[in-house]
Amino acid sequence: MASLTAGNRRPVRLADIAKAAGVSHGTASNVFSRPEIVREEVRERVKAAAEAMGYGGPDPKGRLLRAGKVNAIGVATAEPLSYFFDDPFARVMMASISQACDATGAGISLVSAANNEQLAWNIQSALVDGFIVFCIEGGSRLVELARERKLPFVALDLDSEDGAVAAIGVDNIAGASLAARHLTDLGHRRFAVLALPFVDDRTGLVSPEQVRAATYGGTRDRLTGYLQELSRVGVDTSKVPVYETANDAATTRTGLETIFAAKEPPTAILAMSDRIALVTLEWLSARKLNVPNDVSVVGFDGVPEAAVSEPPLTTIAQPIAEMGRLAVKAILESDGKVSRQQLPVDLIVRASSAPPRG
Amino acid sequence: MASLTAGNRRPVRLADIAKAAGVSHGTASNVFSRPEIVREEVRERVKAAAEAMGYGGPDPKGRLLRAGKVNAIGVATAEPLSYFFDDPFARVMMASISQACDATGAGISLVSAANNEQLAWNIQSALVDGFIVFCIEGGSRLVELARERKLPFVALDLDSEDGAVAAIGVDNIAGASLAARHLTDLGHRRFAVLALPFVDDRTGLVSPEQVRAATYGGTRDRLTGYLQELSRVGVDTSKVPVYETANDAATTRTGLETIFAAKEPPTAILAMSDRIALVTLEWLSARKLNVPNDVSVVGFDGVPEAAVSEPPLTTIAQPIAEMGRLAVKAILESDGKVSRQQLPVDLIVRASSAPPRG
DNA sequence: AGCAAAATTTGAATCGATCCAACGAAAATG
DNA sequence: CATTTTCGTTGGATCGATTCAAATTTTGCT
Repeated sequence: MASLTAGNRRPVRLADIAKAAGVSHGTASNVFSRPEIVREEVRERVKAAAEAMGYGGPDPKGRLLRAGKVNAIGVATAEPLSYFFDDPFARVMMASISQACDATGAGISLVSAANNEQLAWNIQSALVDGFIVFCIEGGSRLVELARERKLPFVALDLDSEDGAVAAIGVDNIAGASLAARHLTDLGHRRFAVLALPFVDDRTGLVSPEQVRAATYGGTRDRLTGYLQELSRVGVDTSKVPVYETANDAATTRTGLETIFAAKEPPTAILAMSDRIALVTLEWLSARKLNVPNDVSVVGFDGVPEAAVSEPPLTTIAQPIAEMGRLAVKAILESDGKVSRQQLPVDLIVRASSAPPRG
Repeated sequence: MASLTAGNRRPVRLADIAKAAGVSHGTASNVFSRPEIVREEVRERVKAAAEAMGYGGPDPKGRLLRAGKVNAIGVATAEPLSYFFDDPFARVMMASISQACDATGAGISLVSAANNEQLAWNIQSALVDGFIVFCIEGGSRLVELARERKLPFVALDLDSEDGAVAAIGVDNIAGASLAARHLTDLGHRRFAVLALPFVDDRTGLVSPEQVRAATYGGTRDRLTGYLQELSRVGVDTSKVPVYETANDAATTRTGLETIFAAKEPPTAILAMSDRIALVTLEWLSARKLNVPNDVSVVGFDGVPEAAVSEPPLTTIAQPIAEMGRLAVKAILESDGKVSRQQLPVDLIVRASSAPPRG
């Protein structure tokens, strides 16, 4: 009881217990992986030896090399690891990825890193059968890294033009258009856009040229969808402020300050993510601006929090569960060919949007 | 451009490109792991060969065996994988574990499984340097499984008497006592307890004998803390209903139905988790019972949601971030000795508790 | 040129298992 | 009793890399 065998190291291998039990390593291996084919008497002897020597079962490290398959999929992002548990969209997506993995018995490895170098190393050394890549900031670099591993991988939400990478995303143009249409139908004509990043590490009002040079096609597409619809009803889109946030609370608030500093503040805000929209609701409420009477807000994503916010958020719902399922399927049943799928989105009307005053 | 090499399989190994480049595999290995020690001309030649043959870099599977360390920690639970992203407590804990891992560059593998057999296999074959075990339902079995791997591991929130397992938890008795004390100080004398599971797969009112036979010591300790304080002020604890939930919405609601069916319903509810407490707030509000005027509610855990509920929840905050950090540290710096740490908790008074009516 | 020191490269050994063809012994069959 | 089957066991080959002592080539110096 006082001194257990598990002192500090565990140099006890299968071969050791085979020797101790007086059998070949082949037989010892069988005792663990196919017990039914070894004679009971031998089996018990080997197991006893294993027990006595403090053997923890065949080391997966060894088994892995032979087996080839890890039976785990890697989920990668260029954000810190805690992004998976903090960000509402990521959480819902992860929950649906989890379900798909549970169903097939696959495990999940979280791969990420703050700095570039570490990220590269982590991706290169991840023990996985494939990657699902979250394309937020730094998405392109991440995709490049993942691609270099030559493992199956899909990018989530990537609207790159690069046809050589498999991707699962939504129809951003149609979705954004739907959001804008909802507001124009209500009668709004004064808008502001709170955008996701167009490129890395920049925030602030963006110009059309900057939009054209966007790294993130998804962001650009959403903007295209918004502006398409706005110009359809005659809004001068060159006057619509487009503020690029980092999809976090701080930059969103700065954006709102900027937008509402104008002489003619908008009556409707198009937010490219629910996260941005929810921060906006808070900010407006703190400013004593009533939503939806003073300002209407429409989000994008359809995270659960949007249903219980104050007021509940009108938003464009992505089929997150479906996307997760498809992504896992794409990895596990990878046939080597890249496929790009675009899923439809839904407008969910809640209480954060109404006709403008007057 | 049309036909890339990466057809379907990747039988291209380091040895292949070594041969192609006309160097030994030792040198080829160096090109990737210690490029600075190989002559530039050779380095370029090998890299070119790798590129030409579609080599994705040294396979971690091979490297792993030699290196010994995986550089990842496994987080295990007997719940489905999505538990990590759904449960508020788990999420906060995971966020703090993530941060600790990020800081040290370690990865995270999520290990879980719905059924028993699959769980055992997943734990046995997890490629990790150690486990952090979430002890909710099925905790004891899980701990047993993890222990068999003979890897460093810590149990979170486990109050087993088994001194041979490392555990990080809070002082449940003191915390519960604090919660009850807060309510008795306010003048409450009629209580009900909504408990976490005492054993697996059972819900309903529990008797003292059932409490004594609890599998989950943590649940029992919290109850002990509650009752200690209640009897101190003269409450007949044998009359206090203790309803065992499964820590989910459905069983909590059933518990509430049961509790409020009594002729003298409680004026204060002691909930053993914030999740239970939050569901309780909703249920009471749907029943038109005002919190805190008609009923006071005190939770346990201190998840972020508790701060923004309606009304904000009075609760016992666990130092979740600290626990996560300690758990990761225990795994990564494991010295083979098991340590059991008990952290202090804090009472956070918010708007869900007030003196009883009259 | 000659020789020691420094810089590179080599190839065998190792990490910890699984797989499988071949083999020996026991059981079934003629 | 000889011959086939069946069953269990053996040990070498393999998975894909890294490591390191020894061998080889280069460089530096007189």
